[in-house]
Amino acid sequence: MVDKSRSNLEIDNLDIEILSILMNDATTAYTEIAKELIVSGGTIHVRMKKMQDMGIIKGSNLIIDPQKVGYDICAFLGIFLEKGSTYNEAVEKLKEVKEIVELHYCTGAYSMFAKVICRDTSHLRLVLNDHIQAIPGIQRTETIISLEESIKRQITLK
Amino acid sequence: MVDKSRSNLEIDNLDIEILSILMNDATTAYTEIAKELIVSGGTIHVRMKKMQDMGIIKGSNLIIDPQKVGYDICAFLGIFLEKGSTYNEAVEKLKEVKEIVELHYCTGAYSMFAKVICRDTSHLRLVLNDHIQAIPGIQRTETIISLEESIKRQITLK
DNA sequence: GTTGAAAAGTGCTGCGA
DNA sequence: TCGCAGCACTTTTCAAC
Repeated sequence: MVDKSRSNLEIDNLDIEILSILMNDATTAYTEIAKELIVSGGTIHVRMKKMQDMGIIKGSNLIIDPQKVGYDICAFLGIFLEKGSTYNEAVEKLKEVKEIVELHYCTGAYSMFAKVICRDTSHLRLVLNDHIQAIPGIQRTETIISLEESIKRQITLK
Repeated sequence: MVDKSRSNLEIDNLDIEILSILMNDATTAYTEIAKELIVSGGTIHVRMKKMQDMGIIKGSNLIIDPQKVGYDICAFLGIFLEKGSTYNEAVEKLKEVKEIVELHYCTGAYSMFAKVICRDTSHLRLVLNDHIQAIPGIQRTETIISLEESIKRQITLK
């Protein structure tokens, strides 16, 4: 063993196996995972608790089909901030726009980059005009509409 | 009652409440949801089964912190396809690139738009040069690197 | 750190209203 | 269609290895 202290700070192959299973289906029973990986249910429990305490696991969520609940439009917004305007202020205002599901501060042409989910085109127009472009410091936005989501998955750990 | 037949085809406020709770934490016990919404546990079960059968619920997943498992770089790629090259062929090849977690066919300057998660900058360079730009039909790509993910959440249903 | 079993809690299935 | 109660299963804990 090169460094004994690593055991509590880093994750091993068993942890990776557990995460890989649960990342695809968070409802998989611990007993089932235990059977598959040939360890006891208690071990899965201990490992999960460790990873939760470490902050590796941030929670779980139900995946729903947005189109089936009336959200047909997925769009990306390139946001240009005015010179001198503060990023933090704009972020706080953007957090209040519920249609924004992701926001990134980024390199390249755009100051910020957002992913938005809307009911239809008129809902998108409302969000853009009334909610986003009304925020002080936001100069203009560029809209990229997704016509089809071909891939939607998690990272592969192993 | 306006239209009795809707009950099996559409979702009501109770369904929305259930989804809202589980979208934030997929491991919430049915009994706990039942207590909160003041209905029986069996009702939650029936509603969940209905929504699963309808395809509204596509599954669940564990949310992990990519940075804590060694994935430090999140980037967006604008992909330009060559004239006449088929979209479907490129998608099939891109599906094999495990670092791509989202792929959209979209309007605007780019033909396609991808979100990639990599370990570090050299990993990103490898993915770009060896895996993505090597795919026939892909002309060039533009990379936007996320320096900070300020918002990451699900859509609000209610 | 892991195991196996016991205790507590949850999910599922009929029956009744 | 909904709610209640019983059974099976799962989670969680703990002593022992």
